[in-house]
Amino acid sequence: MPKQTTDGRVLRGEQTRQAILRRAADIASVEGLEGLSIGRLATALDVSKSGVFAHFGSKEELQLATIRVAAEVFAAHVATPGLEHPPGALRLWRLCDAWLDYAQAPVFPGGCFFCNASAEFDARPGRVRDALADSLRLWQQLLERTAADAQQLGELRDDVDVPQLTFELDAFARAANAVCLLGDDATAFARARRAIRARISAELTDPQLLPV
Amino acid sequence: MPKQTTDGRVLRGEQTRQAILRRAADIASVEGLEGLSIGRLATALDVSKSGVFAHFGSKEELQLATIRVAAEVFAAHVATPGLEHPPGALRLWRLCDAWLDYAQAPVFPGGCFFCNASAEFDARPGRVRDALADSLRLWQQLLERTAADAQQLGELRDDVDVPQLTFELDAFARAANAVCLLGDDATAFARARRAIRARISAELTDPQLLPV
DNA sequence: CCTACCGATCGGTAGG
DNA sequence: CCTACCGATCGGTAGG
Repeated sequence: MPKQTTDGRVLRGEQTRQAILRRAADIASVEGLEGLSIGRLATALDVSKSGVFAHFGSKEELQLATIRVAAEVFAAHVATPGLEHPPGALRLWRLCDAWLDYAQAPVFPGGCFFCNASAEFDARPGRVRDALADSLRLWQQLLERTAADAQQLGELRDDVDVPQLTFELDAFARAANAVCLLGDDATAFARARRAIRARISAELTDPQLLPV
Repeated sequence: MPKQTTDGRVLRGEQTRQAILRRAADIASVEGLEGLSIGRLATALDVSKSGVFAHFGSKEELQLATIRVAAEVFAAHVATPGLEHPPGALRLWRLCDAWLDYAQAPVFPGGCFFCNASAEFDARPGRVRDALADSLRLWQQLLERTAADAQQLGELRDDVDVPQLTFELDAFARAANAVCLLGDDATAFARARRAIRARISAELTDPQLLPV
């Protein structure tokens, strides 16, 4: 824990670090977490290579720190807005809808950061893969918890298989990101929204619970 | 068009080339098409770097040739077995099921080659991205044509939105590949199979058309 | 945070 | 197909 300085050097260092990582996440969403090189990142930020390197100590630490910042961006754009709604089926829909907004914007220039990095590292054991697997688990748990709450409130049928339902909702969202990016098909997000609404609606105890 | 030689040099050259590319596709499914380096590929095949390089002339040509071979492998494992069944709803199911078998095997050690390469290049303009976009289009057209045939035969309801249906089936398959690889969750393929069966079944004019 | 540097590896070439 | 080599860039280090 560094002592408080009067000239704000610690604070400035932290701001620089955050600026580096936000840019790193943008680059990685397009070029991949491995394609993200320290030299190119330094050039993009107009600082020296060692000026970037000194903040992290190794490329793997840079990759791990980039994942943490991307997770904060994801939380701010998807999880937090979703959780502003009260528990229930509508919150489940809003959460999925926020994910689609995040990917469609796109918040990261290469589309969903985690879709990209996960495909890159899912067959390469190591700390980067482990961190991405943790992120996936958190997202799945958020979706499942949200659906389970809606079920407990009586808004989703008792016989709904919650992990199966959330697997399917997540699948529609992922596919929209992938098809829109590679297929140059902007209708993919509309298809995903329609599919998610229909899938949730089919399990509602009261068909009026989702707004038009 | 090279003249026929008596010592089989042309034939042997072609076999070597195919062996290089099959290995290249395996490596790329794990390390990515950019992470696939000519030097590492040569070491893995126990030949010199220029021995590999001479077959392709540039890394981009190697990447494009690797995509073509991966497409042949995909066709042999998914499209061809699927098309052995007569047109109809059962063929649509068999095609999706063959895709899941291909990803689950896995035929490529890093899971579906195209899921991996597409995520890597979908935000990077160029010939590699174009080739992958063509592959996606072919797969979508195969799925849509198969579903449209089933509809024309009266096995799927007249009011089915075919591109919407096939978007959803494809989404389940992609998600199974991704979740199984990163989440270490073998149930993902079972979930995808259940989702695909249910989605097709919901649109059948005769509920008996899919076997148990 | 900088300059200057390290060995390793990259894609690609020359010449045979 | 090989050896030998090119300039560029990689991750990382030394010293300030």
